[in-house]
Amino acid sequence: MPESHTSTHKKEDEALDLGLGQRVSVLLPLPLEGSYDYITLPETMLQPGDIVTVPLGKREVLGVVWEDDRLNAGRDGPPLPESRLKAVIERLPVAAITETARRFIEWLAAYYLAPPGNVLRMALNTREALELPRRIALYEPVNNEAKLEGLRLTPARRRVLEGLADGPALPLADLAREAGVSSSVIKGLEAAGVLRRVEVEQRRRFAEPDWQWNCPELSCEQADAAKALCGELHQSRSSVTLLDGITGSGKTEVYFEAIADVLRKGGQALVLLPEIALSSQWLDRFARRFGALPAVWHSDLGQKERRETWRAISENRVKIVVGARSALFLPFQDLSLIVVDEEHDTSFKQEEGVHYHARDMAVVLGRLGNFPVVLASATPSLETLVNVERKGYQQLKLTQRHGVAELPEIEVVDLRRDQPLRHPGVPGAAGQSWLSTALRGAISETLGEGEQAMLFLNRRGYAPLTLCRTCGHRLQCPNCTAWLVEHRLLARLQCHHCGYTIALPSSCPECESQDSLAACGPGVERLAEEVKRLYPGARQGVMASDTLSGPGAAAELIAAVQEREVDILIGTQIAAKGYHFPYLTLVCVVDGDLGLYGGDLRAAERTYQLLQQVAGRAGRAERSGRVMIQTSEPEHPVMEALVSGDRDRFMDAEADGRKKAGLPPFGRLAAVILSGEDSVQLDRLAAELARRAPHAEGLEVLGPAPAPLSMLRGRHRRRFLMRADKNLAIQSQIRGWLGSLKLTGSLRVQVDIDPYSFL
DNA sequence: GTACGCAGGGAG
DNA sequence: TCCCTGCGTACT
Repeated sequence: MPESHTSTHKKEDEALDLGLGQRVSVLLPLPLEGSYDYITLPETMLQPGDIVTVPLGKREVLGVVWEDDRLNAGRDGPPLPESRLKAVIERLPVAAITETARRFIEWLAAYYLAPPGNVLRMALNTREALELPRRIALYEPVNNEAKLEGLRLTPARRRVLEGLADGPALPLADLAREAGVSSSVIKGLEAAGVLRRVEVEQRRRFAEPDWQWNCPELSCEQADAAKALCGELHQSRSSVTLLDGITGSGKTEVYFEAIADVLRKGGQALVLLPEIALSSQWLDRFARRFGALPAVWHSDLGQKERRETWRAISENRVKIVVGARSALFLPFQDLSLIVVDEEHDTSFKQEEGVHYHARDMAVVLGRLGNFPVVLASATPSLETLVNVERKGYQQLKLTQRHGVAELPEIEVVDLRRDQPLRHPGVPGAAGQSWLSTALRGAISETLGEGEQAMLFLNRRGYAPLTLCRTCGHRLQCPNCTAWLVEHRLLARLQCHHCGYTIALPSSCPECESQDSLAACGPGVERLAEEVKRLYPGARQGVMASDTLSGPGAAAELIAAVQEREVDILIGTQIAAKGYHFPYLTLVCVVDGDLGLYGGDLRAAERTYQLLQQVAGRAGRAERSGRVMIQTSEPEHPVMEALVSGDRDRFMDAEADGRKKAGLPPFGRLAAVILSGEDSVQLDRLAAELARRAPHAEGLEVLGPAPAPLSMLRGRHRRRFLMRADKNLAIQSQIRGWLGSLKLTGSLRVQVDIDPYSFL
């Protein structure tokens, strides 16, 4: 046994004799590879999961007590002797991080090659929630007949006592306002011994959803699916169920029954939604079913709401949470179900900081916590469909639309034959058109019937490119490899990657010719302009993330469409998501080819999902819908699948293509992105890494290549793309490759396991 | 993440 | 010579 080891033991004994407490591992929310060791305070017993504050250098930081030796695989030396350890400052008065959550953090960190501390930071980023809840003073009556009898009961005093008669205790200001008296009247009553001041913890009461509130009438198909989901819950073991139902088939009502079951049994459930800020319709449905709103969690929640929600969840006072991907890291005590709605949505992939896919991590969390996970979608991802076969996901199909509504008919408009005609008598760019004769006809018809039409174009702003007709100069972002997008409403040019913006110039910045800049291509704003020209009497609404100033504005526009105050809705993909517009009978996809190309392995799948989703907006309630897609390639498999409605055949063909290429989900991908301010240094690093790239059977390393966005936010970028066979541990290859790398200056290396973005 | 020490450069 | 800024490192 090495000498150092024996002496460590001796010290430990001494420490115990002196009552100094024991060594504990603490994981800190910092980008460190392992945990740090501390000494507990005398007579303090700490358990793994306890949230503590500890000294770090001159600072005091948060940390979580961890099991020994679970995180120290990367540590180089032996553990420090007790004499060099600092003492834990205090244990915070909150529930401990559960064992499931601890294993989840480790799992996620190992899979995505992130320091465990960075993952922990996502779970602890609500510092204020960890302190003792604030206390507030309330006033309540004292039951003391003697004191009451001796009291001179003025009208003001009487009003105060009546105000408190059978209600709850109230804060000073509220009580004074309610009784219409000044605060000194209340103080006087307190001095007289008739009122008492009590201090209580300020806790927001969260409404309690009631599983029996409004039980829906389910179709046979829905009832069967709901029963199957509840069956999974009763097993209390992990499972994954794909709830695969066409648009309008009532998937939400089905998984609501699983939530009802969780409520009945007293557990907690989480629903993950993409674009949570815009889901007011979802919340309405939830409230109608359960008589109360769930707790909501997303990144732009206010301080106070964050604190109260986090704390209520950790105390198991909140049962149902609906949230964006970050809700996976909330301190659930008794999580027994996760539903991932719109599971195919790529916004579940976090692309900043720790990269992770919330749908995949929901499945992992379910496995670690032994509870079922439900993935719901009308257009499931290929990953999930393949997992039905390969990993035994249960598949529940809903094939009938709820009520009487028929599925809309989807047709394709061949832009090679029906090119949009210029507006007669309008010269130059203003006369350009984006709507074919077929579309114009259908829109007129729909408006004539008094119904609504939606024009879908997945492009914000007025025009995606501005160029000079004199010298050919294209207006580009100085920080990114990207065109500046014109936003005519704001009279500005804007970069959609870094937020750079300038006023729309009147002359070309290159050759200085006046009035020579021309807008190229359409965005929703430009489309709105054409709609105004073609249908001057129609009321239009534009729905894009930047035309809506916030969730409130979105809800307002949605309400206006529902109330038939809008005839033509022009929208980007946020208009495609799950909204229910009963009078919308025509959906026009202005550019069906947008998104089909550009080196993304999921381009076809994604376009199919998006267009199918948009199509689902047409014709609900009693009206049948019509969907028209403008495309230059009607024979493309995506278009054929949309027209024929044969999703399975399309996905099978997609699967075939990916299988042949060894791409996900049949192989693994990882992107390694190098970035830096100095392109020479960056290329040197790229060359160095290329030389040291790992070689293995079933592994390919492509690159380095300039990233498609070869400059982003002022930083140059180079990419490697690794492809590996399914059974190869790509993580350990990357660790071996980049593990010993020392970076200097502004150089950064970012690893993206299972990338969804290839920019 | 953040506090601190060290190196380099400009003003006094 | 002093001080400010910027980067690199250590933090148990």
